[in-house]
Amino acid sequence: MGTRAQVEIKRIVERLADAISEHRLPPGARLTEAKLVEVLGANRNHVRAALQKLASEYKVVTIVPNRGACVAQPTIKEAKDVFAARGIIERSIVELAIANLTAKNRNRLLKQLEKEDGAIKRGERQEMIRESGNFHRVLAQVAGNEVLDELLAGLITRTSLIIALYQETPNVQCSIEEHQALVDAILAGDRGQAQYLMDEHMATIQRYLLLDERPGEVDLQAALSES
Amino acid sequence: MGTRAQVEIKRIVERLADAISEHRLPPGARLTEAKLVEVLGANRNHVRAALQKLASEYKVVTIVPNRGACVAQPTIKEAKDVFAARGIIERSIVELAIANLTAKNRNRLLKQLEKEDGAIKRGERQEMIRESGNFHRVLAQVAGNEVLDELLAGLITRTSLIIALYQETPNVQCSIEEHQALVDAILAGDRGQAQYLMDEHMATIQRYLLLDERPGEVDLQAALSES
DNA sequence: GGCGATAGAATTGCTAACAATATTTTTAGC
DNA sequence: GCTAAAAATATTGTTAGCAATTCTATCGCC
Repeated sequence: MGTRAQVEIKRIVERLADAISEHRLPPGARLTEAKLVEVLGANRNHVRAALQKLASEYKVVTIVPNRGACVAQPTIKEAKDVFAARGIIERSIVELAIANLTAKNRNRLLKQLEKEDGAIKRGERQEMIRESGNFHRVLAQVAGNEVLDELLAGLITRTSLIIALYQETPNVQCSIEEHQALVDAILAGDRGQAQYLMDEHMATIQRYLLLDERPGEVDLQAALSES
Repeated sequence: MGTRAQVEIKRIVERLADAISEHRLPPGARLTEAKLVEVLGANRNHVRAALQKLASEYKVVTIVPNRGACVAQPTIKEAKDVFAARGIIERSIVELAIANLTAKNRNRLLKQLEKEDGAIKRGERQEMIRESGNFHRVLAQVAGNEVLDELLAGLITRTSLIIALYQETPNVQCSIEEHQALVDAILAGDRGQAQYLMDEHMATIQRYLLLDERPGEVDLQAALSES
């Protein structure tokens, strides 16, 4: 496909993915092609291609034939699988990052922490969400494995959507303190501690989620039979 | 997108991915839209969409604007990253598979081994390649994490392409003996041994690859200056 | 008044024709 | 005979319009 279209589709994908990640587009929100064309100032074909990609690659959009697209509502099983997969990748990224520490990489990590800190101090909620996600991307880039970085990028987006869907309190996703401690352990080269902190970090995020029961797909008969 | 188109695109993607995995389409092979339309009996739009997907999602196709698509030729860095990522995921899948062992799952693993064995005895080269890849998919399904399964599926396809590009001797990708030993360890619930065998299995595959120098991007001047 | 059917509107899905770009072949000039 | 420009061909990229489907609102009937 033409380089122009490619770039345009990527733009739309990122706009939508960001909006979903930052909880501006809630799970279940309808994504009408015509509306997106209007809002994004884009070609309908490009919008369609972007929606396809968000559905088949990132899984943050659901497309029902002849009925259009909407922001996905992952099942609890899927949510758990995503977190498990992400945990596995994050864990190995920590290990690689420690093995791959250079002066430049140390700097990148510290700079990222500063960015997050700045966002918090300024009270910019959406910037906070974005930067706390970026932290994990930076870590992946420090690790130096582009494939893992890409896989993680997808899982982070999915994670954000899951948080929007299942969080019990409207809190932010990652705490800066945990990121700080993690960087300390990485810079100190303490692999065991760093991996422990990452595991805990992932567990903390999940702890604030309601992944025990299943709200969707309720059995109406059972739910109403005793009313 | 319509369910019909979706299915059709998937069909084309799978046909092409299989052909690449099984080394019927060599790295660098041109994929002309018109030819594919003719050979696959498909609509050009569907072919285009499939090529897009193979390029952006699976990374086994390279699309040059206004020049069309061809089978990708991953760099050595990319090849190494893919193997590293796959190793990490395979390792964790082994662990999950052991934790998730049921009678049904035991059966699936044994059945898969039989299939591979049958293919070898029958001497069907392409079936051998396919089934030895399927082994890893079955293992992932036994592990029960669909997200990991999907991530692995992509990495297996990419691995196959890398093997086609960098193998020094035209051998098959996985040895049935190693699969056999791996299943034994898993069925015995021996996590340490199973993970060790999986690590070794991945290392064995890489050992037959030429990932030390870099053939692509040759410096013509240097190469020919003394001739 | 509630339920179901039918017509209209909105939305998505598909296709085919046209435009832009790259590659190959031909032709003219040296 | 070789080089380089120019036409011809082949291939990809883009768009607009039509077709199919679903949703919504109105109307008739029980």
